[in-house]
Amino acid sequence: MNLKQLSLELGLSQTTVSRALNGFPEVSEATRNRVQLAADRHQYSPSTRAKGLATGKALAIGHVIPVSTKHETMNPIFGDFIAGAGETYSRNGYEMLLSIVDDQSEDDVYRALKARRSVDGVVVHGPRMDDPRIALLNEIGLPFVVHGRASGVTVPYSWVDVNNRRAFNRASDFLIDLGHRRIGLINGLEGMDFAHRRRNGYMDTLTANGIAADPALMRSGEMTEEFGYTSTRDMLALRDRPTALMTSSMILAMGTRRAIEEAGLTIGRDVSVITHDDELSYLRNGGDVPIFTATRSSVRDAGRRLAEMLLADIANPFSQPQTELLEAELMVGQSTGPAPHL
Amino acid sequence: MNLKQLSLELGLSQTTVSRALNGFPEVSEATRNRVQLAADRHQYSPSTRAKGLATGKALAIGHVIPVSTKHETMNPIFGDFIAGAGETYSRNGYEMLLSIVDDQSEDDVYRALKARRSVDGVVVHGPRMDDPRIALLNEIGLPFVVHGRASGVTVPYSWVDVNNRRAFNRASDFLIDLGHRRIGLINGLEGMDFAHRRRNGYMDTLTANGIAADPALMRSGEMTEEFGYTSTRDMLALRDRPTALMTSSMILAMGTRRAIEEAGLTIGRDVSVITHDDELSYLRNGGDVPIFTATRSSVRDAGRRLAEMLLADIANPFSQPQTELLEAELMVGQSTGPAPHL
DNA sequence: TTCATATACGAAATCGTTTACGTCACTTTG
DNA sequence: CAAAGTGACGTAAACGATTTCGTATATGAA
Repeated sequence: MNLKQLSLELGLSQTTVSRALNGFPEVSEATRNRVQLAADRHQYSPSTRAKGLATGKALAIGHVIPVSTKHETMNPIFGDFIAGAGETYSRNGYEMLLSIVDDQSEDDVYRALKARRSVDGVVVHGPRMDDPRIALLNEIGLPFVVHGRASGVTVPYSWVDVNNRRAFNRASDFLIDLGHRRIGLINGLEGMDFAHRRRNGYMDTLTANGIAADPALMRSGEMTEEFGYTSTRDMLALRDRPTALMTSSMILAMGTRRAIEEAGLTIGRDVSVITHDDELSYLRNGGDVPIFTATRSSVRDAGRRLAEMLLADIANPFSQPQTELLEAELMVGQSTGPAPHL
Repeated sequence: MNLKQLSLELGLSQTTVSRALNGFPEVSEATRNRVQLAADRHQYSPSTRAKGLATGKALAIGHVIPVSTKHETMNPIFGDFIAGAGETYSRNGYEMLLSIVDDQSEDDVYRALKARRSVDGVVVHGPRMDDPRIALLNEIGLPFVVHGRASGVTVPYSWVDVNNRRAFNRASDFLIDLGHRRIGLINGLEGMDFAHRRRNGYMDTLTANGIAADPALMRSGEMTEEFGYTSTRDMLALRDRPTALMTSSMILAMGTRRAIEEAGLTIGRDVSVITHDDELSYLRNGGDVPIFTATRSSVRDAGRRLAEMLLADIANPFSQPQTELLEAELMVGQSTGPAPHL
């Protein structure tokens, strides 16, 4: 059923039917009801393509997900993030377009999205330091919001981020208060902005407490269970092994736990662990007392907030860039305890 | 840059330019080159919306992701699955449309996708037994392929599935050969088709070996780490505790490992574990010797295959439903060993 | 009565493509 | 040499909405 057929059946013009359905004032309540009823009965909804063509808007938001060509690793937070964003989109009549792309050809994808006019805006995932995509998107004039920030980029842009530095500040502080001096960091890939900020938070706090950062206790890589495992295993094999570890994700923490237990040590007693927890739905750090002590911030909420921000940006093209910094809460769980005397 | 402007600049009609770019024969090679060059120079690509309107195709595939309203759980395999599918789509000039939807209103989403003509076909995720969506999609005439199958549905339809029954047959057999008689099953939600098939595979093999299935050793629920943990913990607390466990996902297996270790037992010695492994990129069951003995099948491959199948279906509307059954390989790892003498 | 003003509706242009028909100048063929 | 192709390109009508102007009728004021 399309507009023409519907208007023919109602004995009205397409104009009137369109106006009735879109809530324009110049149509009587009587006919509006009549039209609405007929539309419902025939399950009419306007063709997205035609509507988009006529209005010049795509009514869609693009998400460009980079997948590292080397490891083909898909960021596990992604599912929950778009679950949050998706809610907001459908509530506002927008669709979500997904592009999975290896990080080589990412530029082309943004250009293509713009050229084909298939989206009204995009979400930038996994920003790196000095990320070139921000300049690119500004240049081609495609509205966007970044999930995270890009240190080194000086032009203003919209973003939603967790206060990573503060989170890792507090986590380090917490461990130091418990008496730990040898604290390891298992972090995301060097070059990812969040990893950089977390490291800064960690190192600053160490320095502020008179602890020299030891390169042997700092690892960064793809955030897989295996990387958590090998990193922890190697650190525990050191002569002067860490008594505490901080990891950048629950998945890493799983690997950390495996290595700790394999070494015959007990988590929370021999080795304390604090992880960042994105509150992934299938990895709840659950129960009354969380398993892991964690800096917690819901990535699904972030998705929701970011989507709202982007839609607002699009609705009002002359707005200033918006930003939102989400604070992570420190949840004390079973994985931390006073530093052991080695 | 649009077609009109481009043709104006070239001194040609829109028709000729369009034909040149779409590879029609009735245009000379000389002009075709000239057009192509100009198009590249201006980074022209046709508007998806206009193209879709003119051709009657959407050039997009919809993925409707159900999120259970109760637990808001996002299936973790989803990211890797669409990574596989996405490759195929972009290689064929298709876009991927995502709808996150609570399982209440899923019907409406399919109807809306059809009514608004925003996609040429859809992928059905997470089929349940007697899944009503298959009948619905047939009724409204939207091409689709199911990721998995729906027992109880008698009409033919296209699907790509892992041979779940066979996989769990073999896994059970393997454990029984090792001398295990008390074998637990920690499975996905009752009602999910894959869970049903896996349970059948498990039970049949037990029965065939003269082992009575014990309800106390069979659990099903959302496949979270926590569910794996609590299920294992409870089973290990039984007087007659299992010596082996089978889990339906790596995430569940993580929880299982936690419970086993918390109980002071050793995995692979006191309790054997076999899990199904979807080869998620961030959860590689890695190394030379896999950590977990596992029935392995790449969900990313499944995504690729399914996307190809769907595109083929769409290209040839009168084709018979296609099906593909992927076999899982049994990888022997460190988590299994001979049954202990209790 | 007459003119201005709402009120409720319609005709037709528009968005950017594709594509069914023409058209026109050259071969080719019988 | 006329008829029939063929090669290369153009005109204009779709596709399914929105939206800019109109227009006819009813209402109120002068």
